[in-house]
Amino acid sequence: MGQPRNPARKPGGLTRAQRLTKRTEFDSILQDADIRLTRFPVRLVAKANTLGFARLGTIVAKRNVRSAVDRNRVRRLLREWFRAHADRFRSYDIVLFVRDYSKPGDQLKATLENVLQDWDRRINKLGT
RNA sequence: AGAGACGGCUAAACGAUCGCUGAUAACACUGAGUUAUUGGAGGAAAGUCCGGGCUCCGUAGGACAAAGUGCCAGGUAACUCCUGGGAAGUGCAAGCUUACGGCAAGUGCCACAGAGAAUAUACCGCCGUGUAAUUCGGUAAGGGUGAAAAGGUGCGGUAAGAGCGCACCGCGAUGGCUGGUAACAGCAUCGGCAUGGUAAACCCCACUUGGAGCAAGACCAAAUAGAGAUCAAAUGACGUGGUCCGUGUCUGAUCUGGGUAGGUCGCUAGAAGUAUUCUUAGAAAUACUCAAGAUGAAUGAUCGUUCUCGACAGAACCCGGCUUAUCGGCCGUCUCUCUUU
Repeated sequence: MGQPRNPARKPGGLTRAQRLTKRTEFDSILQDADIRLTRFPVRLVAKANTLGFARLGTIVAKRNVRSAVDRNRVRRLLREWFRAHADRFRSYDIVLFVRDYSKPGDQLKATLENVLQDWDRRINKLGT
């Protein structure tokens, strides 16, 4: 398996290449992360990569979100959020945890907005 | 018209833009991608409670243990499921419910109340006898207690009573007759009636069950280092369903090449669905259809319009059931009550 060279060709897309699919990739990101952000119930862990584009992985534990329908809903919201803002994550691998969820998803969306602001602040500090 | 019973169907609709995923075609080409067309959660996908297919381990043979099932007949790949029937209970009825073999093999349990609770019992009462009086004997008809007091009603009988005797009802028994494939039902005969409940208590009887599960398993294959086959030796250790018998492996020699990360297959054309005929379920015949296949895991987001303002809830190898959750809407058949004619 070579490196995907042509990743986010479509501006609003989210292809297989832009998702984390290996257990080892998850482990390496979680073990030595560059950035960690927490805004309950969302937790973001990120590590710089050399691909030139961002990748996303989500972890929604069955323990925290009991219903399978809700778990799917959370995952879709996260992916949609990542897809909308993929350019702002530059060349980082992102892992998102969600520890709690309750209907409707508006609260989660608001939290994600805050996370995005935190992320911008952090990335600008590092970038300089 | 109202109240109810049973069965079936459905699970907001439409449009636009962006996105994900399978298939097909074209373009392109060795990284793959781009474009177009088209498929993309459920009635329970759930719980994982049963049954099967499929796969491997294995050979399944025996004994014990454990678990399950328990009226009869039929259906099915199979079932603890379904259909029909019987019996019992329940409702005015349509209907609904039932773990529905055996407490006369043994053991255990049955609180409280009550005189007495399983070898029955004499507290009050009733009757007899005796005394100044307490007493003694008979009695289960009456009272009281209780979930339950050892058949019920009537007549006879008696000191008072009692299946003590008789009639009817109930119960039990054996064998007989009739109907039914059978469960069972009806009739006849005999027994004065004898043993309360609990087996979803242990248990007894009859029957059934090899284990693990698609992370099964097969193939391709980096690093690193194993594995398999044949022959010989050994009888202790380890494994094989819980245990035992039984049975397999080890150690050496020879030969063969090897398989973890990752990937591919398994993976959806099937005990399939729909319609018609036939039908108790089912089976059969004919015609038509192909209807998700993901894998850190697709089926979504935003906007607009309409309405009755949207419940429970998300496929993970596949089927048949059961159980549980659920906003509503629609259709059919039937029952009861009321009104009108």
